[in-house]
Amino acid sequence: MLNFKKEIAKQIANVTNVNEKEIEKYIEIPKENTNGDYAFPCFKLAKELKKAPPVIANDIKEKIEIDEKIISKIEIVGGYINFYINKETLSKEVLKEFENNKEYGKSEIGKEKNIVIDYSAPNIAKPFHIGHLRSTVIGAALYNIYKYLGYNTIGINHLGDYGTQFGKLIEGYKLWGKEYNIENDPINELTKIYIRINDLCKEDEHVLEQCRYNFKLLEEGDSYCKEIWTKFRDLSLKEFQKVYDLLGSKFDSWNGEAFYSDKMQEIIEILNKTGKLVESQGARIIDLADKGINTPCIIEKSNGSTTYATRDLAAILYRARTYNFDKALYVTSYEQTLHFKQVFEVAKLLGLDEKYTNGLEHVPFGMVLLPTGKMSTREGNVVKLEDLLKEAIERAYEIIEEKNSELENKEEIAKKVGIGAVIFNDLANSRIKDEIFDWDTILNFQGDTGPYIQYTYVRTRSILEKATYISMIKDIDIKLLQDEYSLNIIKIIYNFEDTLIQVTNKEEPSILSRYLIDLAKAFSNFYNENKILGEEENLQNARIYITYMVSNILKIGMSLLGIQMPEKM
RNA sequence: GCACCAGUAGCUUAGUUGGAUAGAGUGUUCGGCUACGAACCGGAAGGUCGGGGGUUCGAAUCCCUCCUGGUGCACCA
Repeated sequence: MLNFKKEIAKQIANVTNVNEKEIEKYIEIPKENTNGDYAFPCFKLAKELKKAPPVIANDIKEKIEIDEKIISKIEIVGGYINFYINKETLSKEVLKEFENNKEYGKSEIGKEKNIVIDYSAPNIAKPFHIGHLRSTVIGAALYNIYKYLGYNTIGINHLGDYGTQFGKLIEGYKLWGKEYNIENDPINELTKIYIRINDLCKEDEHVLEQCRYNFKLLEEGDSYCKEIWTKFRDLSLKEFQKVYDLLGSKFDSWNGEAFYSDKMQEIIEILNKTGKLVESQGARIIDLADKGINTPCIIEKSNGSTTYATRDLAAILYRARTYNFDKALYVTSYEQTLHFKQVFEVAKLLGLDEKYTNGLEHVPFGMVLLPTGKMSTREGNVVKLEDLLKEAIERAYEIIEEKNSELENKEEIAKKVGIGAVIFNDLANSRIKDEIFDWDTILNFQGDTGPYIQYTYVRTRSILEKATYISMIKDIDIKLLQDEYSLNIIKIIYNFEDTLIQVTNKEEPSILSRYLIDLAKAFSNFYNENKILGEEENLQNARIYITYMVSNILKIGMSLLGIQMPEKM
């Protein structure tokens, strides 16, 4: 598609002898469209050219030779040059691109690049609660968007299926296993054991030591420990799958921490050879003080067992070899920022190509807090994700009953709307912000929400169904799409691919969420101000086409966020 | 104590690389369904961008400092 910004930059570069790329960086999109579509602030050139900004602006305007088909008007306001793009050209470009490309915005810019995304990663034998939702949906959205841009994307569910917590569970199970009906309600019962053993550990240091020892036995392949571990893991995965089915989550790999149990020896050997692995207080550590990190990274505990960090290092080595990644993203809460700083620093000692160590990136997100504070499995105050999703579906169902009780497949639609609301809510704000959990906020279906976008989509579908046809663009009179509302939509559609690229530049799916809200809002305005069906034929054809484009892009965009669209609601 | 993150309207928040009059949603309030779905649309009120300094032609954005909240800081993950 024609890139207006680049065209303008090229022209300005020609008449100022300033680098085109630099000019392009300065060009901005004015907030008010009364100031044009693109603006170039001349202040930055003032020093270099030793002239007042308005003088520079005038010079550029005089000298510039730009095709009227691209820029229809140039105005000078203060030190700004405001460019008004040719709207007919814009409309033509967008419609043409749309007609040629069924999957609008899809690209190949990521061709032959491999992206590993590590996300979701719930802990075995612990409830899958609302705190795990963010990693799951942010990771999935990034996965989908990278893939749409042509990257080869690998989604990994790095299950928390190893570590001292298992030593604790094994100890608890040994002590009181018979008192609990684990087969029946595995996670809840195991959680009870986990809470109880934790309390005991706090009271009695010897019990904690025994738990750590159990984990060591597990690592060494003790058959009793391994048998219990396998059992707990299988039961947990079955439970998790219920939530993944509701959310529609899929992963390319389920290799959790335990998968790396036989791959850590190599890490320790490599680190040994660097001479940086030193003993301290009985454990073996890498000191990172010279890297500005005051906490050392523990590679091996004093009893000889490994840590989370060792397993992450083994995972880096394995993923570099297996997937040859250009980028490896870790979608976890910001509580783990220090951990990844340490691990990424130690990873530089593994002798890997810089391509890999430079590609490591932590994508942190804010925490989900209850009004009373932090959730804690140990304290037993968590909201389970399955409960939230079920409640969302139920509320959506009630609203459908109230507004549209004749609808077919009400359960299926309630599922799409309810879950769509929950996912969208989590993807709508900057990921770094904390979120205070509130049923009414998450399950609100009005305003800037998932259901608002779904509702807008349903209206487009309804119109298209009634229209029964869509014209070819050669039969559409572009001049009929030059009103404020149509142009607003076309401008937003023009920016779709750019929006997706911004998402990947910042690892920030909320940019797409907000884009879709803008598009839905623009369509609602258009819809409210214009009659679409029953207009004079040419006008109707043109407006149906706008509706058709909006309909498609809303659906594509939402599916990239991992949200399904109902055709009716 | 040290480090990192956050602080924008009553509430939830957007704001590109420093750029023109700081945008939304929600709540409050007023209005709009015999044109295609009112889970919608329009209007009003609501702001010392945490405080103070600085850099700059220009600061919500960059620097310094203070305040508030959160998170992390050796054998949890």
